Amino acid sequence: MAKQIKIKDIAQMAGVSAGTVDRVLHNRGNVSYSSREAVERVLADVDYRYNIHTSAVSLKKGYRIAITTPAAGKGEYWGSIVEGFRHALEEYSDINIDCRYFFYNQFDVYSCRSAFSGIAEEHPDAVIIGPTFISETVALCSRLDEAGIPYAFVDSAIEDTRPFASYSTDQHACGAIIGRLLCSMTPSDSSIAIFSTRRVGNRRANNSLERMKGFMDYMDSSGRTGHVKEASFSALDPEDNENDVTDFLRANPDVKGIAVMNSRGYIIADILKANGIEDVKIVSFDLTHSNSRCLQDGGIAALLCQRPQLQGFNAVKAAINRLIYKNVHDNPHRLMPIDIIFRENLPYYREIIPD
Amino acid sequence: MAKQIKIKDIAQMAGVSAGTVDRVLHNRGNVSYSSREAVERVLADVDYRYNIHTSAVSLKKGYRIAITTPAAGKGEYWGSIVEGFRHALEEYSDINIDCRYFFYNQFDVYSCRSAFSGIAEEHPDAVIIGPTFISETVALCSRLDEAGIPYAFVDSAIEDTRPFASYSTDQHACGAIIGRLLCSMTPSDSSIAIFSTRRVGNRRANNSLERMKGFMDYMDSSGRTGHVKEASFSALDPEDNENDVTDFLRANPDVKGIAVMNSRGYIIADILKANGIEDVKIVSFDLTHSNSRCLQDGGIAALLCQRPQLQGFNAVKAAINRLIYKNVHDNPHRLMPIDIIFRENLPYYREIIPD
DNA sequence: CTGTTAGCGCATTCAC
DNA sequence: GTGAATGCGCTAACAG
Repeated sequence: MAKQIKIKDIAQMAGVSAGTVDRVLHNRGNVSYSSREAVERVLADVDYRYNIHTSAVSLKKGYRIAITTPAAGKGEYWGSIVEGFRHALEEYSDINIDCRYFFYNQFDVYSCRSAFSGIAEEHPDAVIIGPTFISETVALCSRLDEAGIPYAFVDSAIEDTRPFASYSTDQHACGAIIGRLLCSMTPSDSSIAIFSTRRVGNRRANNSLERMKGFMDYMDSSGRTGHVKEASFSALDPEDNENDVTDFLRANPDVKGIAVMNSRGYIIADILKANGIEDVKIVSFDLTHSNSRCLQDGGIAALLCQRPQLQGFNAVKAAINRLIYKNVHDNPHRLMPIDIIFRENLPYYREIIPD
Repeated sequence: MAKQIKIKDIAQMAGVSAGTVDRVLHNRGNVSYSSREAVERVLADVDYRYNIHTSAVSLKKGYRIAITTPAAGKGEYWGSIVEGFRHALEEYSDINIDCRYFFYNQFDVYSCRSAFSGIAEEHPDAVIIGPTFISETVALCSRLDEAGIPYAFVDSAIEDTRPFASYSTDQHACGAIIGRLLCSMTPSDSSIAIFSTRRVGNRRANNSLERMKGFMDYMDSSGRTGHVKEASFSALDPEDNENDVTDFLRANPDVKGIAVMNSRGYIIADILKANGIEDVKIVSFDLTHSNSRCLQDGGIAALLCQRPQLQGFNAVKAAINRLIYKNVHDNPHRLMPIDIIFRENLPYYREIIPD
């Protein structure tokens, strides 16, 4: 175990004072070319890691980070992401970071706009974005770029932006897995239906499209191309759905599997249950409370999850690394594992973040 | 944001000095009953958390922790656990912990004994154990108990011991999932074979038994009880296996699914491949390099994983929490999520620990 | 531009 | 038993 090298050591080696070393380490400016050179030469030789703890201790200034995501309750998808944020902030509560949330209504572009404009006014040190509306997000990001404020994404990364980190999922792979699961759970001469929600939300549609593409590709590759049917339902008017769904299944009795390409699988499951339909397998997304309940009682056969808590946790952690330790990654994009959850492994997916 | 309360504040509130507060916080003794009372009364009111960083900074003494697991290469199961250890030690490298490894040969009880006796001599502050041989482990633990040295388990917890933490998996649930997967992947009138290794290793056998029980329970509950066959192969003599396996399948042509109840699925997959058998689905355990390769090329249909890296990471983290922050959990046992991996989500299970 | 110095909150040590 | 003093490595503010 080599002794940890300290700022003072570097100062001595470079023939300057500790203050100067600190200045070059943090790019604070006010350093002559020759001093900076000298320090950097030493830095290149020894591998110095500064001590997180002493650094945090003496750090006066706190960091301010802004977080914006769709508003959601505890058991919902976005709620889990927020849980991850909170968990990370707790874990790093000794670092003085003050965090402000800007929640918006994911069905209302105006609420999104007003949340986003609030952020710019705050002049935070970093921003974490859970995006829904593409053009609004792109606009926000370009304002942040101008202001030199770094930002990260959770759930999905938006194109034409330059985040310092992003945590998302390969939606194409998700679709393929949904296909694999449903194919294996249904007779090979039966059909599988894709259910998507009718509502707008330009980005979600995007995610959903990728999922559908992955699904179709899988179906093609396994020779069940002709056995796919499409249907849609409304996420907002549960009453309407019931007839839509039952009518559809009556009209298509060969459908034995349903792929719900978003987190609303429980809606379909509840309808099937209410109508005594038991031989149709449902696969859906996200471990929400409602979906969890349906997985328990067999209404849903399997769920795909994208580690929302871990996404939130990692985003905050990345922000801290970025702000305090100036860490910069070459490729900021991280794809989360895709967890497949059946009734049997459900109990063990409660807390994904270590404690 | 309420201002963080400090030791000094508590001291003032309790009418004692900071030194005294520190003494009661750390149970160092040498505190009069009245002082202790006063401090504890204050402590009960305010919720004090001490500052990890300042604490770490002023901590003189380093901690020594000993780790003992079966020796393994990088792509193997135990290798992944060790990766988790290393990762945690790196993450907490600012805390002065010196870690010694005591690897043993999991097939050789003598090597295990000698490793274990080495540990006792070291007088470490904490021990992390990856157990294989039950009675040796129990003996080690009772020696540690006597010496007042806390210990944790990874992979599985051994009965009649009192670890401060353990990270393992519900093997019964694993077995059930294997059952579910194989049932859905094979025709309902076909049979499924359980392959287990012939070698001894008293603990593994235990794990394996639980898995088999879970598997059987699932088969019973889904009405395929009569369609289970058992077979065994050797983990040590690959040559022998080939005939064993092909003979078995020839004798049991109705077998269309194989459950390999340990991480040696790749051995069977390679045999099937070499013999041109393609309609038999294999499900096995652990994301080792070999299994990963077979999952890629379709030789293995699915793998069950138990987050080995996270187990290792969490064990070290728990040890640190225990040593530095004196955290004590009422129930130290944690069951890891059971990940189900197909070819499609394989690429995203490379790094499970956040970075 | 640069060196020096005063804390940061806690653990430890040493007088009392 | 207890309070006060010292130092951990680093940041920030100040004096040159």
